[in-house]
Amino acid sequence: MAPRGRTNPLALTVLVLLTERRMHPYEMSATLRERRKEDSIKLNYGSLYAVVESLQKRGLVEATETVRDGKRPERTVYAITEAGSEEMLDWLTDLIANPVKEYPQFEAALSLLPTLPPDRALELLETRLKTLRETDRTIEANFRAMDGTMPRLFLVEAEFAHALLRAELEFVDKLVGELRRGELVDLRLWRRIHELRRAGTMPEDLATFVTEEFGGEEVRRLTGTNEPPQ
Amino acid sequence: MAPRGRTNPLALTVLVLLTERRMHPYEMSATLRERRKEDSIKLNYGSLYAVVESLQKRGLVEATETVRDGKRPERTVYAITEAGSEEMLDWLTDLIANPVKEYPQFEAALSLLPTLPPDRALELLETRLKTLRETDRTIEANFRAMDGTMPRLFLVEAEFAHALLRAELEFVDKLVGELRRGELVDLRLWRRIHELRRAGTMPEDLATFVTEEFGGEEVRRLTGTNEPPQ
DNA sequence: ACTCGGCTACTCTAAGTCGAGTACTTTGGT
DNA sequence: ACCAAAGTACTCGACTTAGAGTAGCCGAGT
Repeated sequence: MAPRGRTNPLALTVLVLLTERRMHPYEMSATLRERRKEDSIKLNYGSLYAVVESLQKRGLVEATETVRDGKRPERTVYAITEAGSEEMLDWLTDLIANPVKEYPQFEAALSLLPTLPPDRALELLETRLKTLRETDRTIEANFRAMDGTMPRLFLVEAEFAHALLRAELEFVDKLVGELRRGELVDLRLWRRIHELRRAGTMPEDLATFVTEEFGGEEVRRLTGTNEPPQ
Repeated sequence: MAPRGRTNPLALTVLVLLTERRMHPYEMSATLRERRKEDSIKLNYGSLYAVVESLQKRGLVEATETVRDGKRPERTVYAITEAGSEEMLDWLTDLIANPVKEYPQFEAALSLLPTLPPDRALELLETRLKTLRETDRTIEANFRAMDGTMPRLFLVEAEFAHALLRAELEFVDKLVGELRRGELVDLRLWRRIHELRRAGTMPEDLATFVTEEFGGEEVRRLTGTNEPPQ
């Protein structure tokens, strides 16, 4: 379904901006800054110019004029094409209607969490929790300050980001609580693995110990203590 | 703080894997598949080999031997270095302790939502909601099926992903509800903009109309109906 | 009158990323 | 004994991206 080249949402943003009026790239970036969209759409100059060029190659935008002002660099003004309008609608439709799997860094980090000793992990999660709470307060203050001055229609994305933040905050809070009270079912397993590792146990032997003490094929397969294949 | 080259979490994953035992790249990918980590860590071959090479250049891993088995391609076995172990701990620590701002595609899409007419937007959001509900059911079924067979310690990242999904689901559900019942404060504004646009009003004139009817500097600045600078 | 920082408007390069392609091998069925 | 399908272990090239660099311009202070 998705044509190749629907990687960077910045390209979609460019198409949307050009739907309003013709612009040169730097003007696009200024407009996005002005509208506070840099919080929800990642923008940097390198990408912007590359993305516009690639849209041009694909015939979705076209250069209409280049203006030179004194000895400043040229500004190339772009306009959207018919094909560009179609692609814009199609892409935006797809992004709204169909969830895509993404890979937040923290999710990756959590999947590597057993690598750290449990006490260290708890410490770090507590630090994160503190930062998350601060950010939450800041965001809520911002919302209150904005209230009334800007139609909610243009704040939907910020409300979404806030909802995700709250979810993360509550998740980490719960996890920290469980760890602190020793409720996480496998705290014993976790501690044991690190004790053995600190004592210099080799991976293969670790596998044996852990399997004996806790049983279960799954534990062996998932602690990275399985023998190398072959 | 963060050394350049802490972009792809796959590199961190490689370091973690090599902490357990030496491996060749393909074996890393097989191990990650076996442990179901491909759901939380984006993996593809091209990146994997590139990432290992870059770690080698930075002195964080080293090639220990290359084995040839019949006429198959060579396998180069890598081991982690002292510097690699340090970098691994430091990086993982940083990822857990410090939240980083990320840019989900849906957040970008939401910030462009006013581009679509409100009825169309509602339709698309309803489609998304349906898909999200299905995914939610599937995930919950998976958790029930897994229950007991795998220590919760190794499912934390999946629980996190699930928490984020629920948050998105509830957000979209609420948004859909508000739109359906016409409660979103600015529905009138939203409809008016698209009415005028359909009628062929030019951006500059649109600005005038909208400002007259709804007032407020903010509306003008944010609907993309401001005059081009200069 | 001068200069200093900040804005405008890009440009360049090194690095990273993706996904298809390749070329062998093993396994399982008939 | 033979074939197809799945698995192993990479390789390649085209495309993206990040972020620093640059060069002129403009206004505010000293």
